[in-house]
Amino acid sequence: MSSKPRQPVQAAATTFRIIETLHELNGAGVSELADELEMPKSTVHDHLQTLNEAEYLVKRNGDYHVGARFLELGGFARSQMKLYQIASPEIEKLAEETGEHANLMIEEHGKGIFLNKAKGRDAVNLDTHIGKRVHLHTTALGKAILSKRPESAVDEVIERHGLPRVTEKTLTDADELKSQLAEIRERGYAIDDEERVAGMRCVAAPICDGDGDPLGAISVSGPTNRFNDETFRTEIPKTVLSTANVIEVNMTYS
Amino acid sequence: MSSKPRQPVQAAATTFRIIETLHELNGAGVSELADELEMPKSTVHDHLQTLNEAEYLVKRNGDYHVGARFLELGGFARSQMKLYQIASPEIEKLAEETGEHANLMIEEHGKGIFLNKAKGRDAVNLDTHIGKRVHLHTTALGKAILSKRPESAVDEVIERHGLPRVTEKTLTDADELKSQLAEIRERGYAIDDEERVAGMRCVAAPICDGDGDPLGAISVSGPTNRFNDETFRTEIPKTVLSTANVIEVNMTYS
DNA sequence: CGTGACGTCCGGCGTGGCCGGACAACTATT
DNA sequence: AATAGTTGTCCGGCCACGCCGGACGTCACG
Repeated sequence: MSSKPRQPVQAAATTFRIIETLHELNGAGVSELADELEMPKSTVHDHLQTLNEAEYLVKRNGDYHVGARFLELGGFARSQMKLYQIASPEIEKLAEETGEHANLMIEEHGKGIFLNKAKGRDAVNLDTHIGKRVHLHTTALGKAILSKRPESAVDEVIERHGLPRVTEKTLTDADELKSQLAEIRERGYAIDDEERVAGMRCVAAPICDGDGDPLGAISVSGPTNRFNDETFRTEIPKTVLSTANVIEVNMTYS
Repeated sequence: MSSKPRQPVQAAATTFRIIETLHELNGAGVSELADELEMPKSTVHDHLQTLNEAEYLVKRNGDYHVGARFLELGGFARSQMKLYQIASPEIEKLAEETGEHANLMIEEHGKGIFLNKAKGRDAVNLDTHIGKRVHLHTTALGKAILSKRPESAVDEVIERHGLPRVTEKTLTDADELKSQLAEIRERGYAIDDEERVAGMRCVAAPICDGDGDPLGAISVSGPTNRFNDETFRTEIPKTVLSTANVIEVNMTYS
């Protein structure tokens, strides 16, 4: 069992629930929100008014919308901003060279978050928008990050989020995951063979700081038919690894 | 006098104060925050714990940091996202053509917010990061937006935020501002002659929807010595206006 | 081993978060 | 027009909970 969820300031939690659903609904009125959240109109209204006063929301022709204030907060911790800035141009190059999607992911609270992505000329459309949160075990990126963390941390993640199946090929066994992580540690890169999205393969490599702790991971992903065994097992990994290396060097010396 | 600030949910306001200072300090511990905010440690801790539990914050080696969750919320209302997506490539082109800075701004709560910027090869470094909030009357971008709003809206903005001086040349008189806005309406573009940053000039044009209401504005800005009268008064305006026109067309027909 | 700073957590006081309900403004339908 | 059903807003009051002082454990110093 997970430890009891200590939330001493429930009002804050409520506020964020409202903001989240407001974001999901892409703007809404008081009643619509109250209905969706199963809360009294007046309570929702109280929160909305406070947020509007604080300029975190915008009221436009009757509906409330999430404001641009969050953009500013989105430019979050500069340490991660640094990874973002250094990695982004490299991701672009990677996408250009391979013609496929290239991604940058970090870990937070045991989940993977897409920090950036670049589309190559042949890239298919995917559901990976910036900020998207996924389970670590379902992606090569996540496995690359996990491979650089101690076993205790891996156990923690499993206990907290489980290993839910999202496609037929998703890893759902803890031991199987751990043995894959050992492999990844050995060869330096991780792969994902239709484990999060059917028909998509992915190759990822971790980015570490000087202590060997993972800062994030980068990847290239594409449709199975273009990622045949040859490119999938040798060519792409080589490119990804070399790019990861460039980023690591730039991170430590600047 | 501005109307009384109705904030029915003070706890939410407190939470956001904490997040903001956390962001400014680029991560901090409980004591440091409590000191900065002049609040009891325990109160700050309560909020931090709640936010951490909700995964809006990250605790990394002792310090709390603003989490990437805000990135997701930063991809806010799709209508503005649309402007962002359509305008961004045009901004890039603008920066490339002119070699200077090109910017995209929207208005919220009577203030201007930089949605995006592009740096040309000769661009000097500026303080305009994405999400940055400025007074509308201090920038060509802001004046371009104001020029498309009714006088009552302009009065509201003035009443709410005043016309504070930020450089020697800042506009601080309401009538002067309004006569400039009339000029802008006539010729279609706005200028800023060291009114926000000494040594910097700027040319901006509004982006409007089908009803003529302003969605935002774009601009090109550069150092005074490169923006001499010739380029400043004719060349740059022409380029900016034509780009603004392209964006407007793409916004209405897609 | 002491000293100070840290993060965490408990317990209680009293304020304010929360909610039911009233009300005005607006639209649509008859 | 008048009515009926929306909507957003705003009171008033009760009792939960936000807030705070203080205690406690931990860690890094010298």
